Amino acid sequence: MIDVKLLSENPDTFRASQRARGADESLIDAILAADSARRESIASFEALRAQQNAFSKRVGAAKGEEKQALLAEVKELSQNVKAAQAASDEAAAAYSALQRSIPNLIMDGVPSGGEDDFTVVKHVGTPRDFAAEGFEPRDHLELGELLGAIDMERGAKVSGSRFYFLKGVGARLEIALMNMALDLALQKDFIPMITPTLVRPETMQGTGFDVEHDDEIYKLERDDLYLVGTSEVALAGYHANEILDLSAGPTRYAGWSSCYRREAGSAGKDTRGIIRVHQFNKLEMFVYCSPEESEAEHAKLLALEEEMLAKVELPYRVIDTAAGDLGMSAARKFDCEAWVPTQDAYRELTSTSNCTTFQARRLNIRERETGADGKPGKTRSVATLNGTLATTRWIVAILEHHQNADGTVNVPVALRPYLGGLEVLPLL
RNA sequence: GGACACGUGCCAGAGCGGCCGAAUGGGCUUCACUGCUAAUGAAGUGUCGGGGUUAUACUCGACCGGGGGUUCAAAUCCCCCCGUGUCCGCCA
Repeated sequence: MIDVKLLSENPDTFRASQRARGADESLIDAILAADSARRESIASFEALRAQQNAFSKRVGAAKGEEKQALLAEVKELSQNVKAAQAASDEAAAAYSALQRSIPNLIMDGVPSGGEDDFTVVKHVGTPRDFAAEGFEPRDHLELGELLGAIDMERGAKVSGSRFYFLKGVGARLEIALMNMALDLALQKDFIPMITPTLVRPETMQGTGFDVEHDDEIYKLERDDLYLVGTSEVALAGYHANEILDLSAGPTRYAGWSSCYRREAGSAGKDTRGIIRVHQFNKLEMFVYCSPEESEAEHAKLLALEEEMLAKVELPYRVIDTAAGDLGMSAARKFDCEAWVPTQDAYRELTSTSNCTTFQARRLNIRERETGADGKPGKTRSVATLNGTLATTRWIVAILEHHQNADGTVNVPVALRPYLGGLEVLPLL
């Protein structure tokens, strides 16, 4: 959630942010009003409570008739306190609901608008010219079947549409990819984690997902648990309600988990192959750091993603996502999109978000400031960031981009050690 | 799935319905003492929110796993939930 103190000091900045996102600007004035209503009701409740506390002390000390008299007097006061408390609770709830409904303040430079209004930061590498090479590229599913790597039909038989089996070199390729990503993360001092994939509603909500309305999320009704769409959720919840010591620098995790998405709104889109599926694996980076460090960390996460893309030798572009496409928690988001030959399009392989203090506020994750005297000072919210290091979807781009005319696929050099030295994925 | 027990501050651990934001011990910080370390002595040591201040100070309220309830008054009594432990059952 957003920092209302900051908002009350710079309401216009927040209005502009809302506008850029295509979100409701009137929420800004609504929350300012709710805040002052809340303060007022708290003040009157606490004044009454203080009176009651003073009375209670006297009741405890008194005896006999005096006590009876005091009791009679304080009884009415007690009713007033209850009413004032109820009013104050209500005002606080209204305020909190508003606070939770306002998305993160976007950063300077984030383009305004929706999904298509991103700006391209750069292009790296060149898409292969298959026409010049003299053959028509096969799509990843056709290749996957030729290699015995992907089995969609049986996926559907066992689990339904958008489920699949990775088999043989397909399974090995995914494990290789994940391991290569993990090694890169380890090299950069990320702490490896294998995370829960079922989480409680609080964890889901804390991370910025709306469990009530988001129909991307799988819910286990019977157990009141949710399947995560990314290990970001578990990694954000990991330090909930804690005060971290970040004095030695950011804490960085690399979470490996399966991810689950309902893809409810995407009927008919990407129905072929494993581009858009209900379940996939992902190696996710997650960072806790001080707010001042967040932009530099964001750049580092992006650089690591690019390092991975370089390792698998894919041409890609980096985009700065537009405000309306950021999601609730992010203040800025960069996606790396790889060239997918048979789609003649760039498709998202990684996504890294700077959530500044937004998630941390919801999850109550703080750090201890160092005072001017060098002693421990006050607490404040930390910043959180996340970014993709590898996912199942990478297989799509790797197969298609590195394919040969006969349907075999060259293994990127950096990936070979993870496939036992295999240089070419052979036909089945 | 069933039964019982437990959940208190950085840790351990006491706590009678009012005198409990909470004993005691340890840790940590500061000071004193000591040639250094150790030992010893003294003081301090939570979070959130309201008011107040340029900022402190100060002041008020809340917090003893979470949420409700009883009561003038709840760490203390009652209910629900969550977690932990032990035993039984069941399953991999």
